[in-house]
Amino acid sequence: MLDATAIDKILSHMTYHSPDLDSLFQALSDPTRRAVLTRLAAGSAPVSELAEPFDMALPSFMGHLKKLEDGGLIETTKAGRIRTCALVPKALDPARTWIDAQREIWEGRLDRLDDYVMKLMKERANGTGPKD
Amino acid sequence: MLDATAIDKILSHMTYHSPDLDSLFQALSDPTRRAVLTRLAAGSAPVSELAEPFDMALPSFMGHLKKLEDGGLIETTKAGRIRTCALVPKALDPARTWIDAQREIWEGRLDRLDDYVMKLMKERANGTGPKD
DNA sequence: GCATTAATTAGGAAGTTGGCTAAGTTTAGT
DNA sequence: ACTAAACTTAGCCAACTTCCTAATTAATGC
Repeated sequence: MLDATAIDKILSHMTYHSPDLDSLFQALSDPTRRAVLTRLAAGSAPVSELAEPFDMALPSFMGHLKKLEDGGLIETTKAGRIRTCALVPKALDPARTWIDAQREIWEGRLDRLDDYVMKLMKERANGTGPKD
Repeated sequence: MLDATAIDKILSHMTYHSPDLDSLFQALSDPTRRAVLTRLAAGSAPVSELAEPFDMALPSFMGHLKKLEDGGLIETTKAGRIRTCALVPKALDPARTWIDAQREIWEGRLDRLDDYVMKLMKERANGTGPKD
């Protein structure tokens, strides 16, 4: 299990060509943007209301909104002169899926390492294995 | 629930000052780095073995390893002239925790929205509520 | 000890990010 | 019609990213 072929498959299918994950994780890598997401959980809001808590010029803030939109995390619509921003509820799913998959692989590996250590310890207790 | 105070608390505790999450998500935002993580699930490996599948000069690749290390995702040790890289199994936990927390908040909000819509529909069916 | 291997250091080009100010544009209010 | 509000565009800057090549250092193998 987890031989070179399996790894290649995983690499090419899961991680290599995933512009989605790129822009998604990228969008999440900034505290201002994470704060905006949390704020939006309380409900959709116009740009200037979202921007208000941040000590930042509006164009700079708009840049963050753009990255959130690029990452698929929010959607915006303009009505009159007001642009309203809303969460895209399922947007975090790919990130979560990737992380969960990694954890499974990692833990699988570590379980086997645990088994190995246990076996070593037993052998040592019995004096049947190598001393080191 | 989820009034301004609650939101502030969430902002300041969960998202605002989290250099960990910054560098963690940052590290995850690149396909080469995600591929390295997946490869490392099959076992620790020296730098040049890790670098081999990638069409990239070694110093460039080392830059990716550095970002992974900065994000706390891998640890490296040098024995002789060989630097061995290994996963840090719990490194993804903060990312997953943050995502799960967001999902709970988001879904909480959406459940309440669902309730609201259901109520509206009932009222409309009964003719007891506003027409729009 | 000398060549080879494995990694590192130094320095640089090209593009992106994250901030700014100043000057539009479009809509809403009176 | 005129003002104010809510973005939007344009342009600039410093810092960081992501790649490179070339030169250097530090083991190892013969």
